Amino acid sequence: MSDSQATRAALMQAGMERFATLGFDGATTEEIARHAGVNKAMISYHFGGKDGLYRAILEAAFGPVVDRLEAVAAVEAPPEQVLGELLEALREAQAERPAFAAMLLREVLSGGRHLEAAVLPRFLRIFGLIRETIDRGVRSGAYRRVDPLLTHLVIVGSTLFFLASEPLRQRLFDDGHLPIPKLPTHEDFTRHLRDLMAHALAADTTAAPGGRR
Amino acid sequence: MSDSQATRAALMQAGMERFATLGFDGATTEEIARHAGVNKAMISYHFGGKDGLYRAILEAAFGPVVDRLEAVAAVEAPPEQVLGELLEALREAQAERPAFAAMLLREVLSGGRHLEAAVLPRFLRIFGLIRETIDRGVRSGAYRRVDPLLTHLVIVGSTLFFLASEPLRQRLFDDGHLPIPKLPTHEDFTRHLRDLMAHALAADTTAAPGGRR
DNA sequence: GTCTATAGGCTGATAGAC
DNA sequence: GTCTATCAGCCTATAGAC
Repeated sequence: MSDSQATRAALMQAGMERFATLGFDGATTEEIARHAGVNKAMISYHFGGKDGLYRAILEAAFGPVVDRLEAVAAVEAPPEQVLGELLEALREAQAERPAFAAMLLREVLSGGRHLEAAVLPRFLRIFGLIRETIDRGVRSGAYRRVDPLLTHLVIVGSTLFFLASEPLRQRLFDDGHLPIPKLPTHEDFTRHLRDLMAHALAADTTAAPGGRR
Repeated sequence: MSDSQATRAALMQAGMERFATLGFDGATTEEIARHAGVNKAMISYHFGGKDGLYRAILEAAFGPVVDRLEAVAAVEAPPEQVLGELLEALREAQAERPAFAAMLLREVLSGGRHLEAAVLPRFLRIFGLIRETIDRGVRSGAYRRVDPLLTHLVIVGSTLFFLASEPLRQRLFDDGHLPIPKLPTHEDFTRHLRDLMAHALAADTTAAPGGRR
């Protein structure tokens, strides 16, 4: 790797961590450069400024994840299995980039202000693919008749929340505020969510109140 | 109401909206004052500065909600009913203050940096009360044996995500990115989540894989 | 209590040397 | 490509008039 690429990579990695923790406005270029071990003028040189760095990070973080999810969803398989693999892909994305979920959540919170119209559709695939998988399961009869939009919001919302709340959970755990012997891992959560959803979505014969559509 | 109290109230309301949308660092005192229709020097006069305003808003927003949740949880009733009423209280909190969920989520994302040690335990009750209700349901046999911590994270995490993602959902809906005739309301979501959880937690006779503790 | 004017600090960006 | 030095703009806070 050339020095130039190493500089770019260091800035993106440091920027991702700072942006996730402090938000776009809270993170400073000086701090990002210091964490990256390079001069802060390099941000303008390589990315055209703080905004450019942020956008480059978003693209690098979300692009590969969307590709992977897209590939998983394209496989012909039962919806339960596809859904499980989609969640697994999200878990892997977080394992590779610990700032993934926090940045995604911050973008959602800000109403997608940093996302250009050209990037938005691609960004939305992360949510859309999960929604479509639920929808497929409902239409095929594998799941009971639930609202796919609301159901996918529960799945993806709780997953992002779990992943992004890890720093706080760690702090609470260290301070003894949590009455548990050890913190749950990402894998624990994903397994638990799959278990809950298997029960929640199981097509049953009893007449349930049902969704609203 | 005196003029002084009116000024304080206007600043807190405007500040809550701006802090929720832009975050603490993204919102400026000038902008908050302008939205409130008062002079920005009033922020220092009434709250001792931007930080003081933020803390006052957090206290005013979360305090009453915690009290209400505490009262709901204190009632002797079946866990399913208590859980439903807790979710209902969260929905009402959001209806009264549209910035509630976003501010709470931003605090979680930042690892609780703005929360002093004295405020933290109270803040945590929002999560703790839901966790304890699940726990009670599991121990009484009303729910099947699931991990209360992981389960409550699904419930409270997806609820906060739904509430806080409404601005983005509205934007997507307006731009035609969502394939639905109308946006789901908070009530739609809460009803849906209760339905999902009723199925997910129902004590059943079949031998399920079960949780991990 | 409220407003105007301004001070002071910090931040992002860049010119220019190497 | 990288670094140093510096600048201009913005933001918070506040002194002082009313």
